Amino acid sequence: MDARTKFYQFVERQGLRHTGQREKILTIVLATEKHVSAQELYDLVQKKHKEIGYATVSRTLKLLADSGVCRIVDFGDGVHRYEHQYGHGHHDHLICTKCGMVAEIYSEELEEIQSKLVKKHGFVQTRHKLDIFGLCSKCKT
Amino acid sequence: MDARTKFYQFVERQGLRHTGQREKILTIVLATEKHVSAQELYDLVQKKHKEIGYATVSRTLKLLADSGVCRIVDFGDGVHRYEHQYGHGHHDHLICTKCGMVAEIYSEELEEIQSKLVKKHGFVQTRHKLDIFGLCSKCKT
DNA sequence: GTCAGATTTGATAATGGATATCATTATCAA
DNA sequence: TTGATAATGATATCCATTATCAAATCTGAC
Ligand SMILES: [Mn+2]
Ligand SMILES: [Mn+2]
Ligand SMILES: [Zn+2]
Ligand SMILES: [Zn+2]
Repeated sequence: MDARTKFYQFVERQGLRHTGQREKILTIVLATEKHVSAQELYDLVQKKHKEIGYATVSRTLKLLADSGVCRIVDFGDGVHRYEHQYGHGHHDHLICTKCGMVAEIYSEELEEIQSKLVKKHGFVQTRHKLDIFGLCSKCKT
Repeated sequence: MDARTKFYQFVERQGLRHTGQREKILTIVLATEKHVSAQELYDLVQKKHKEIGYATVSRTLKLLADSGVCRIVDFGDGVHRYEHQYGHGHHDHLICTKCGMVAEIYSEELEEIQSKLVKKHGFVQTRHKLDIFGLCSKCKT
């Protein structure tokens, strides 16, 4: 199912409404291959749609996260960032602390070991988050 | 080197001063085997030392983190938590989203796979953070 | 021990991102 | 078309963290 369908199915299921603002914001979110904060997305939205307010952007991002179209990413700098999941499977992040570059990483082996650890402790896992901080190849010299 | 020595060596190296408040706060931090927020630690400190203010607790926690005696732990709920490193090696966290219970996990295998991944991407790692959220054995039924 | 200069403290104000409020506008089933 | 209700946008509020600043404390030099 594509991201748009997923979002509107969620909206309908929750008794919410299809609005021009949600449509426009969703379009911009899906076109953005970055980890954006509400403010950054608001700035992007403003370029095309001057009439859309910050609060609506913020609320729509929350809705996108609740619907599963977006994921909240928190690198611990006090800002919530969002990334859409369309065409992206689960992944973790490598973050360069100098230039801010973010690389997406995935390892089946890693996921399996995590699952084993969780089971060993009698937990049922719902989600996990691995952030690795360091210097990217350009910044490390 | 014990935690106290480590802290005071840091304090001296930075040209900072040895004060009663820092001493008292450090003692309470070292006696606390939890992941405490500034507010929670302030409450603990208040029980013994009514005269110590919140700002001092907050500042001292930052200092403890800078000195390496404590580590900042952020479970994404908008509050910084701190844990002292005395007698604890590196570890990651399993967090029960129902009761808030936190289990500490460690796997050499996991760490090695992470290192490999980081190298593959040309990064130099400085730190990492793995948080696994789910339900603990008591809450999962 | 005393002193001067610098740091620290505690109360409180400021900050900033997220969320709540509320009057107005838009959506949508009937 | 219309009434009920949700959504919007401007702004206020929240809340954890950080900054401010006068008073208190620390520390090395004497
Ligand atoms: Mn990502
Ligand atoms: Mn821990
Ligand atoms: Zn970099
Ligand atoms: Zn639990």
